[in-house]
Amino acid sequence: MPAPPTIKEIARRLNISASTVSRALHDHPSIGLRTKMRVQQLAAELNYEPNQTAIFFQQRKTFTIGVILPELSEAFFSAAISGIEDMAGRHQYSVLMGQSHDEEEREKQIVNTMKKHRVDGLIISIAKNTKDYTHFVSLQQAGIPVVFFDRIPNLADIHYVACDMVAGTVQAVKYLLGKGHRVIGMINGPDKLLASRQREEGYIKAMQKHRLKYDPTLVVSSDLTREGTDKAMSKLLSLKRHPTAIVAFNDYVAMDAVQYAVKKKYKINEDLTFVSYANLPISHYTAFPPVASVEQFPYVQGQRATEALLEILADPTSPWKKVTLESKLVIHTP
Amino acid sequence: MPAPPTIKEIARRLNISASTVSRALHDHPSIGLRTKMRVQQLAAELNYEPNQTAIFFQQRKTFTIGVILPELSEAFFSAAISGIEDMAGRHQYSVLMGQSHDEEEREKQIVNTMKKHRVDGLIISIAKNTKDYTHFVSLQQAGIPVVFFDRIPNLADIHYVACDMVAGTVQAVKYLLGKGHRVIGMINGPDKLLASRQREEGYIKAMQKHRLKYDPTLVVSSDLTREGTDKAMSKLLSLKRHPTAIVAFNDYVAMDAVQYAVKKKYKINEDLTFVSYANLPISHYTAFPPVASVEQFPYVQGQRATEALLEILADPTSPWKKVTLESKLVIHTP
DNA sequence: GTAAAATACGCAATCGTTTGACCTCCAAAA
DNA sequence: TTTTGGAGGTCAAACGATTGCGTATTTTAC
Repeated sequence: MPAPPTIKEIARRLNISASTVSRALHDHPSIGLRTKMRVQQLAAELNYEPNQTAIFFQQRKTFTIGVILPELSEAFFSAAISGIEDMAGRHQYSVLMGQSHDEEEREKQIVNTMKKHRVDGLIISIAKNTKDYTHFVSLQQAGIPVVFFDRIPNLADIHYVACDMVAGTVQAVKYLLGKGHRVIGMINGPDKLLASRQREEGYIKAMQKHRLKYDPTLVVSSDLTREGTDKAMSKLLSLKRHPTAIVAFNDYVAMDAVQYAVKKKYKINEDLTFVSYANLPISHYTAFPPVASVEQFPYVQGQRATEALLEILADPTSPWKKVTLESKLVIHTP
Repeated sequence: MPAPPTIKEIARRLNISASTVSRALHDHPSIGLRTKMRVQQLAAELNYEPNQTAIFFQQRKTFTIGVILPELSEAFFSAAISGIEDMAGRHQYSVLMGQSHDEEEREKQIVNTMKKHRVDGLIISIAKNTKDYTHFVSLQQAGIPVVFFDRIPNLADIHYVACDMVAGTVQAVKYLLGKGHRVIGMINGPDKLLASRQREEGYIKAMQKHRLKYDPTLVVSSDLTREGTDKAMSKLLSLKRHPTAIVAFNDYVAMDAVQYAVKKKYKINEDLTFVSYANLPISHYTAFPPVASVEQFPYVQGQRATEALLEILADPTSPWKKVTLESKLVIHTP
């Protein structure tokens, strides 16, 4: 492990000053052609590579963006990361990763690490348990821009990229109505989630557009565990006007619900039709895949978030970015 | 964005030297208690945070490990990353991410970026298309240790962590033999993959242990596309001694194979039983999940790779780490 | 032939922190 | 009274690259 060659070393060997070497390597106009050549050749010979850590330090810029997500192994987030990394790489930025495991403490710790690393900016999807936002405020004070992503805090002045579930839900319900279903159930997620509220809003909107009255008993909520979903299903199926179609909060819920229905001897796609929200790339391999699902484009969201951040970095005076992608119903041709 | 406070600033305000401040903050014994207190208090007040970029530069160490994987959004790799990030975080290391998309060019480019970033070490799963290993050699020359992971190059002196498929395959075949199957097919992957060769080896081994003769026509290979798998299935099912059980290269192949068999009116789990290798956390939601699958523990592999790398960083003279995890058959209770 | 302008380069400071090598008291030992 | 010596600091260099400014040498213009 011989010490890597530095500009100084090149300067010494060529009997010129370090500044000349630096400028020569940058093709600065004030350096003569001869010298440029000599420098560049020697640099190539020595396999010279600029020490980025020195440059980062000197330029006060790291060309690194931090990404903090709840769980790297979840399909939704890993697709998002992929989008982030691709877009960042395309602009010569690197990506520093952290996962909060949905814990506030860990999230704060990662924010701190990222701050110390002097990342140029951050993309964050906040942890479920995070109630206190002071760590985000501290980032703002430090002048580090943050683009929130998917799970966004309830604050006014922030940049964010998210996916609006309303449109997709409207399409989903309309689709079912078009197929003749008149009693449509919904298994929603926890009420406090924005995502849940949007789903319900979409549901109501679609009903209203079709001049059907909104029956609140048809919208039940699950805590997203298998048991929660089973309970939700039992509630729905025991209604006197019981649904012939169900919109499930996500693919996991849908799969659990399907299994429950099967156990109860319902014929899927005859007695009971399912529509879901896409989390899993392969839900169509399942026994009874939903007939359609609302796609959230995590990869694209990741890209957009990165784009937004890069724009902010390029122009720090840029106004608050509030990017909303529309979810979209994808019909699964069998 | 007021310039963040520095050691110099603290020194100036307290009318002491920067070195004293530095030592005070590090609890150096040669600084008096009074001064230490004053420094630490002011530091807290000003919200002082050491500039890591300066420290990285000065210490020639970044406490960052680079991770290069083919595809961040694949379940196997995203689970691995999760393990890597967890283990790294536990040791105050950060993780710089890159995905090669299985392209040699991109891989080289990322290696270069990582080198410039002066990551302390790397964890790499090489791209499918990579034939030329010079970029890895250059890392070695630069004194940056690399732990290869899962997809390891065919080189002698390297560190690696991988999962041996032999043991799991032996178990899988034995399991099927135990269930009374005597004609067991295998849909393998491309021959050049180590993973394929290990599967075949396991298959043969299990047969030999049961004193059954190895019939090579029962082992066919797929290029892992749907069409490839269909062809493989057709080959297997048209044999005169046709198999009652099939070991599939992975869950995707298994799912395709199952769909093919269903189309051909085979009764899954009666006429034909499947065992697979786990890529997908949720394959048991599918219509006909494999009765068992060989688990590769990507999360654990990620952890192990990180552990290995950290040990190497702590002791650069450490010998070549060659960690092999054993795959293991997991039986799916229906 | 001389002034002005262009060309090609060197000097030195700077970024923030760390660290080995001094320095300066003051008290206790000789 | 002169040493020692420890406690508590200070100084300055170093890490590697960048950059504003100054300057020597050459070229051009008149």
